[in-house]
Amino acid sequence: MAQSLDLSTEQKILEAAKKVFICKGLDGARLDEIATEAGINKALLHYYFRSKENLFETIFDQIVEKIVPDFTAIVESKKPIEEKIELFVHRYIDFVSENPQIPVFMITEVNRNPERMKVILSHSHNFAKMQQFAFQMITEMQVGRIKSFNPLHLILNIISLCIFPFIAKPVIQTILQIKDDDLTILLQQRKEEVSRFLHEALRP
Amino acid sequence: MAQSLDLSTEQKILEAAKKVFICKGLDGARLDEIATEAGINKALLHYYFRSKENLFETIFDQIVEKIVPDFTAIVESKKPIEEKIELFVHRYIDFVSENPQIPVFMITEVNRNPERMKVILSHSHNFAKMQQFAFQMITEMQVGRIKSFNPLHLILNIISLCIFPFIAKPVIQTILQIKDDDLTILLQQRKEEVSRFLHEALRP
DNA sequence: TAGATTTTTAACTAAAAAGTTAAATTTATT
DNA sequence: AATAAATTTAACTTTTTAGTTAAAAATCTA
Repeated sequence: MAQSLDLSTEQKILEAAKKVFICKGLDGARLDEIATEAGINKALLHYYFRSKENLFETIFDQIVEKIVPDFTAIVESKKPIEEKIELFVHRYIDFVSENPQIPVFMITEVNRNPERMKVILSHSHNFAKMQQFAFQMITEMQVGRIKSFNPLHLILNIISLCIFPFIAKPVIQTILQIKDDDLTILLQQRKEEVSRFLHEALRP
Repeated sequence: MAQSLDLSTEQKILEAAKKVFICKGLDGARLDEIATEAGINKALLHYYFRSKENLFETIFDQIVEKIVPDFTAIVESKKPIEEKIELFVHRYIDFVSENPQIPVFMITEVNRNPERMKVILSHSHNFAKMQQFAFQMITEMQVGRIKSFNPLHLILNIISLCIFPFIAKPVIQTILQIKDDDLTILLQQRKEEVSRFLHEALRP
């Protein structure tokens, strides 16, 4: 009967926990709030997951899965590096648009407890892809198709341009004094803006 | 006798509180830890600041002062925009190098309670400077001295490139599998890398 | 329907932390 | 020395929260 554990309840708990943990962080989250959010009670929460830490780690690992993007499709295509970068920028900004709280969550929790990052090491598959990505950069730099840069810094630049404005959203919103919808539009524009910016920087 | 309040004790408390709050966040910080860190006890802490929230706000406002950079010297010089950008990049990366935990702290706390950002609005002086900065950008774009970009996005890009890699430090460290000192060197290199990158992107 | 599983109810405990206080002690001031 | 201010000590209360439990009720399953 182990298999027929009602997954929909476990799923409800996980969804609720994800929502609350992402919003309040590990320290700020309350088990009662998670239970209420899931439409159940604390006793049942204890019945499924033994502890807060246990529940958190389950959530955290799930989120890591999502934030390390799947490079495969992009890297394995035969496109020139500039097109791949543009594709990556579009995909990644789409991802953070749809999951705007995830980057802040990751940064906060990893900073508070860097040990958690060890999970990410199991994703060696993606790091291999990233290296392929870097190799192609170097090759095209040598051939003169794009400007020469340290590929490590180039990758940092690309990711910085994609993610940071979403992380700093409340700060930007206050400084620019604009409303939520307008900021969303501004951030959406970044798919084109960042693509063009990178294109200009890389032109030989 | 109100004036002769021993400021050095108040200062010790503020220093300790800054350290603990930056490291643990508002939720994670413990008053006992702050007291111990300051070399005093909780009762004295209560004698100087009435509550945790009170102490936190004092610290938070102090930190906001630091993170909004003083544009005056840079903006008011008669240099071309590219030199000003380079100057800004160097100064800002130096700042985050010396205060590596501040960006994460700000982002975490502002995200958890966006109301806090209202303090920043008192810094209208710097926003005026930023607008001057943007105007000069536009002027030089029109004259064709630098490539045309939406100045809002250009400013976002500059700040993203400066700050993000410092924010994502533990993630980068894990992924690249390098030790602390080497990462510090890598991040220091960014003063030159980011400057050059922006220079290439802006060349007409 | 009988038995197993899931879920609720309604407590409870234990621990941690913030906030408070009064009295004693030390230190500075005059 | 006398007074005022700063600081410590050592307790205390209150609040919050995680974790636990037992028994009843509801639901599912064979």
